[in-house]
Amino acid sequence: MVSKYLAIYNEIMSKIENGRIECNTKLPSENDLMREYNVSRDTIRKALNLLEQNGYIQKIKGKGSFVLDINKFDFLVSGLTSFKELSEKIGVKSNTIVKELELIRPDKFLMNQLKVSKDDVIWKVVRVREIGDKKIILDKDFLNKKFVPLLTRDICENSIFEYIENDLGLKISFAKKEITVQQATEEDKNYLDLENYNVIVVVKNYIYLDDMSLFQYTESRHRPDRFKFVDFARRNC
Amino acid sequence: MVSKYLAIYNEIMSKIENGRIECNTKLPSENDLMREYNVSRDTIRKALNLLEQNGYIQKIKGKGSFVLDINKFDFLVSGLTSFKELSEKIGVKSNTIVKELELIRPDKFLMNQLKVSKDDVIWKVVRVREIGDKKIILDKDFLNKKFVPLLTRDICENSIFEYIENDLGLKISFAKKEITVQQATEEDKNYLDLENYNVIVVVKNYIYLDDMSLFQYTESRHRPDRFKFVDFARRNC
DNA sequence: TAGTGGTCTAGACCACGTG
DNA sequence: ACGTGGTCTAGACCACTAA
Repeated sequence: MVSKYLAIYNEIMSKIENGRIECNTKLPSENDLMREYNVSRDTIRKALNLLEQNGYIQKIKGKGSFVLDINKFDFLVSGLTSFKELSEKIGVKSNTIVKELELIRPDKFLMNQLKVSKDDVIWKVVRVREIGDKKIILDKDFLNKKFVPLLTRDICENSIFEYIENDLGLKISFAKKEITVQQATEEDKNYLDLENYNVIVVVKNYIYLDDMSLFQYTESRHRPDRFKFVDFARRNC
Repeated sequence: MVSKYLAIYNEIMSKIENGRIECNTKLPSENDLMREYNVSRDTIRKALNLLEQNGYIQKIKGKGSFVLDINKFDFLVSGLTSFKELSEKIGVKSNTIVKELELIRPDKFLMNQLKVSKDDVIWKVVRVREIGDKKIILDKDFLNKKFVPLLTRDICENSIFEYIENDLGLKISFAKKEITVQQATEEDKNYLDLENYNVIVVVKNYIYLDDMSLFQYTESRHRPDRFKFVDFARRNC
């Protein structure tokens, strides 16, 4: 069961994304929307607040809610979108090659990153992402077997994310992301079409479940010229 | 006048930051907090939602609200924090050198970025940021004179941000940030201590006011080994 | 003055987790 | 059975914008 305010959020959001509500126009007032959807004002406000947080609209006191045009062409790499969701959204031909898929014991680095002990068993997945025939991204995922008992080549070629959320029913709630630039390693050079670049953009992802348990650590290594991170931020309070 | 929920948010937030509320402990329940602060449940919930959005707590249905330890040591470069706020927060000795400060007419690139016409007048500010005696960051700011009539060397050495918010009373509401990696230019090499790096991390910032007008475009060019971007993201809905 | 969004309240019912 | 957070309602007052 989807809540009312989420349903309203999704409806307005897709109208904005499809252009059925034009940019820089004014949304109906909260009172109008109340009547339109037959809900209370609070429910409308929850939906509008979500739209505002995610950069779709800007509310101005005394005036109304206005549609922004920021999300239009820039795909936001921010948030928790997966590679599959992303490449589908921007409609670019892409391909995933699974290089490694195995169960390992964590070394010191991993014990620290994943906060596990040496007796835990960890899935290690190494994948190369091809975008337009070039090997651009090297993804290294580490998942605690406690949460994900089984992983197959098929799942990894499709989307680990989808498998976890849909099939396993685990709820991902938040992530911490860290972006740095490092010297390219031999592994990077072997697996990717790095051309003459000797540095690589490293995106570290720490992914947490609903119950606050850290269950996945991911390192995404991007060829620098093909990397772009877009973020939408609101000034706090 | 600060709203009640913001006051409560700030109080709990600073308790968490100071460690007066320990990590991984449970906050009082919403009902307890209602009584503690003598407000309605909705007001408490607004405060807690803000804390959750900003990564301070995680709410779990049926259990309670738990304090996260993510913000502890990582300074978040995400959001809209300015260089001055940031360097004060992490307590590193830093210095700003103003290289250029002048009024210009926009060229094609700027007209596009700032969405202004060729008759507008634009402040151009170029600053070098020293961190621990090394020139690490090159900041190029472009501000529409329509919004900021006067800029001085003093203001630029201190914080343009503070001046705009405190002295001019303009309200910054949101920003779009874009991170890419580019070849270092001659200007980068001249102004910065780049050592042997020939690439540079470029952070483009589009800053908007309360009324949705784009009033500042900023390019922050970082030496790659000293760049780190940390982001906290919640899975949408 | 009328309309807008921002805040706050009091009360209701639900779904989830624990004992 | 109980306490927790999640949703929804109806009504109130305020501050801001516009005509």
